[in-house]
Amino acid sequence: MPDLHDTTRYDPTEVEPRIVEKWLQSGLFHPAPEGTPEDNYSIAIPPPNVTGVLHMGHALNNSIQDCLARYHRMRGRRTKWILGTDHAGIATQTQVERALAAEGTHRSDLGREAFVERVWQWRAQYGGTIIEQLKRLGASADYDAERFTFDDAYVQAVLKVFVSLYEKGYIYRDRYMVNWDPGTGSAISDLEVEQREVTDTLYYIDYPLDSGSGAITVATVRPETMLADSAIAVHPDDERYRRLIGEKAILPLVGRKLRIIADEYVKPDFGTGALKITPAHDPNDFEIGRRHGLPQPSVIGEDGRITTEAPERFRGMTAAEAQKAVVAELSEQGLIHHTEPHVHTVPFSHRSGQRIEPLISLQWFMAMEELARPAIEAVTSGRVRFHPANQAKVYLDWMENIRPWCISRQLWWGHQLPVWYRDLDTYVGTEPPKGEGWERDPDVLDTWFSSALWPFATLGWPQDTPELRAFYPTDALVTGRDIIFLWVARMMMMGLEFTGTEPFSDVHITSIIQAPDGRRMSKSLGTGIDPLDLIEGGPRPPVFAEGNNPPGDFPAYGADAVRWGLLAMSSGQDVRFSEDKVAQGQQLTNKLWNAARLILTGVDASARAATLPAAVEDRWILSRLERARSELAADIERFDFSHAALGLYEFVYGDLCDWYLELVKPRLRAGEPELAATLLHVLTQTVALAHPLIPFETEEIYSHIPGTEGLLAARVSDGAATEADEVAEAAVQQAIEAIQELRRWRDLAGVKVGAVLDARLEAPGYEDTIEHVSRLARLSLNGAANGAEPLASVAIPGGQVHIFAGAEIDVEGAEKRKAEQRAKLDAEIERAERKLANEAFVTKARPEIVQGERDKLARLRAERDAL
RNA sequence: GGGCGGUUAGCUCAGCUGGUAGAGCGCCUGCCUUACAAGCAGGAGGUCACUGGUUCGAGCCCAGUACCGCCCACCA
Repeated sequence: MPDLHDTTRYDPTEVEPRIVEKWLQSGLFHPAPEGTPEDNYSIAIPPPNVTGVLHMGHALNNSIQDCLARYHRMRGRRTKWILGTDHAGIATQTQVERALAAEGTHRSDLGREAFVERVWQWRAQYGGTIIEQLKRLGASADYDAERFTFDDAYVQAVLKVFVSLYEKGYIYRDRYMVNWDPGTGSAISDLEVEQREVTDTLYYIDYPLDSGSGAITVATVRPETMLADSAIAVHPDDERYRRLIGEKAILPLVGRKLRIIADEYVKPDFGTGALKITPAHDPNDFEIGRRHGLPQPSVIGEDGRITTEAPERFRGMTAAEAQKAVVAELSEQGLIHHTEPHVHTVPFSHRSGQRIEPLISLQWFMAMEELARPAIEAVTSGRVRFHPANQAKVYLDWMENIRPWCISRQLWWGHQLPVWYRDLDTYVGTEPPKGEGWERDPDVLDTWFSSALWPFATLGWPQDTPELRAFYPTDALVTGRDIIFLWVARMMMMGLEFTGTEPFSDVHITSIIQAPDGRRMSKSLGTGIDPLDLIEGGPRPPVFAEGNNPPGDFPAYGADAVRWGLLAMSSGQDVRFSEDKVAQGQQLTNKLWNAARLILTGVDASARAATLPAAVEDRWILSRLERARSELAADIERFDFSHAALGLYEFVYGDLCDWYLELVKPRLRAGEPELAATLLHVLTQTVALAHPLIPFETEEIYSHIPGTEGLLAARVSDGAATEADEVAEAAVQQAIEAIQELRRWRDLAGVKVGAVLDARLEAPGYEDTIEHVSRLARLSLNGAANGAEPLASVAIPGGQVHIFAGAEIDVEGAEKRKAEQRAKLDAEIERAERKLANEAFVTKARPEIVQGERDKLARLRAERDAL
């Protein structure tokens, strides 16, 4: 434990690891499953990928959750922060595949069983990383009940849900157009696809008419798919083509005859107004094909290569190779009318980054409309609230236009479908079917399918466990905008379907933290930082070395500073990362540390009085403390963490350190027992209210406060709120303003810092604070200059201070200051007069506003006259 | 194409139900004042993007414009 006398700087690197151990050993974060969900408080962490490492988004998100958890825990609620990781199908499988590739092997060499075994090993090796990082951040999660979306019990929950939804008819198998990701070799859902703008070549290709007279020209960016064309479509009202409807064209290179059909979908003003229809390789064409009963020849397979349905010379080529070959042949035959560059958006896989190959595939889907209905109602009814509220609209818009979800993935790492086939029979069940010859469907479920069960599957559902009874439904969900659809919406639907209740009542959507230059934080772009590098010191990427922050390593800011900085940065908006805010957090911790040192080394705790004293500044700080406490509570409860953080800073820096501690220093040196009691009380209360934001340092300070025992994290607020003392607040506020006015004057008048000036104060309302004003403004108010002519006068609230002697005074500077004050007062008086002379204002503004203006004018005039 | 958000001090951001613009950092000045020099005291610095409107009064409300960002969307 550090010696308070010597540690003039707060050292988080020494304190924080020690405090983590104390917390973990206390068992505080692992509550007994007792009580009711209404009385208890619970949060389910958005499970990080099992092999993931902490990034800035996690750091913010978990700082917020921890702030909530600690706040409610200290309010006396039994608090459980459900912790765990996600098996993250594609992401994890990709990592392991990459490792295999480095070893010169491939998952197909190992076989499924060995590969999955290998992934488990990988998880054993890397799965603990992010959990350890969360501990380092101070997250008060339930480490003793860590869950994994692949735990045995969790698997049972997933299977049960699948079977149940199948039996209800929501889950079904279909040959349908899917987003095929050649990178992962799997279908992916719409949500895992991102649209990117690319420039392609738009080929105008002549398809000779079967009649022999001329050709119809179509435009396409993917000529290779023409091998699978099954029609040409034109708009029914397009005069140019009306006569051709029903005729046939000959598909070049293939020779197949294509019907020319009419469909409203076709835009006459795009391209040539004639559209080649490739039902198997384009989502729109797929729909058109279904409308017109067209065949669906498929020429690009799931391996991304040309299939046997294409002419032999193209088979086995990749799509890109086929495109070249097709274009070459077409040019040779003079069928390429012309080409032009074409900018458009095309789908790419979120996971692999490869261009999506739309194709028809036999996959498992889930119908969502029925499930969405109650999930919509839960939000429109206000039972589930979004913070900020406008995010609800995003959720609702998506829910109201929800589409079927492709849930099967052609991967090995994941929840394998509980589906077996034998000849034409299909069996779906949580247990394998009896009898011989059944083969299990090799596909696994979309990771988000299992994530959707997170808030209740982690608590033991479908078993009726004590944990479920005590902590479900949870209270808040804290997550990023990017997974509102992927995760939040689906948890809502699954929670309502399987537990009959919303899985949480408040959804807080956090800011997205961008790099200082406004780009996304990303490791590959070099725009990301590891939060641990901020906490413990580490390399500062070039993009962060701007302005005040030189290149080189980050200092070890400590977890409290990082947490405070992130909270202060967060708003409803996207926000640029600001190292300055973290530095401000560090300043706060240092300030609080030194305030604690002053108090703890300055008071004689054994001599403290039993009652708190009634000096005006004592009543003032107690009132300010109560105000800070209630405002902080209100901010946290409305999920406004930046104001919570800044409010704490202002209280500690302003009220406590700049003023209260300065005001009581003489009494502190005098060893006043009543003051000792107040100081210890204020310090205790301050660390208690600050604890949810800066848990480490406050826990450490608390351990040094005489008379405290146990952990601050476990301390429950006694709820004895002090009432606001308006009188004391006004009196001290007035004194503060007077002191600042006098200091300002001294500075301009060139008065030496240490010089004590003979002066007389002429103003009401300073009876209780005059000692403070004289000391902090360095005045001697002993009336030594009776009858003398003042050298200068300084306006203070309610009156003035006459200065007589005591130091060299820069008369010119003083006069200048006085003139400034006069000018300022005159301007304010003029403004008030003008306002009050305005009849419209006097008659139409609210009476209290008008009266306030009159009062202000009177006060200003008095001050002006006195000057 | 649709939706959401932003534009306030050099930088990053606050500004509650409309009543004379704030913080941190940076900058300038003065102080090693026995809690903190990574500190303290003081100071300079804003036509609140633009144009109209409502109002006694607009950073705040309304309409439009211009940029910037994000999300959703099946135009070859």
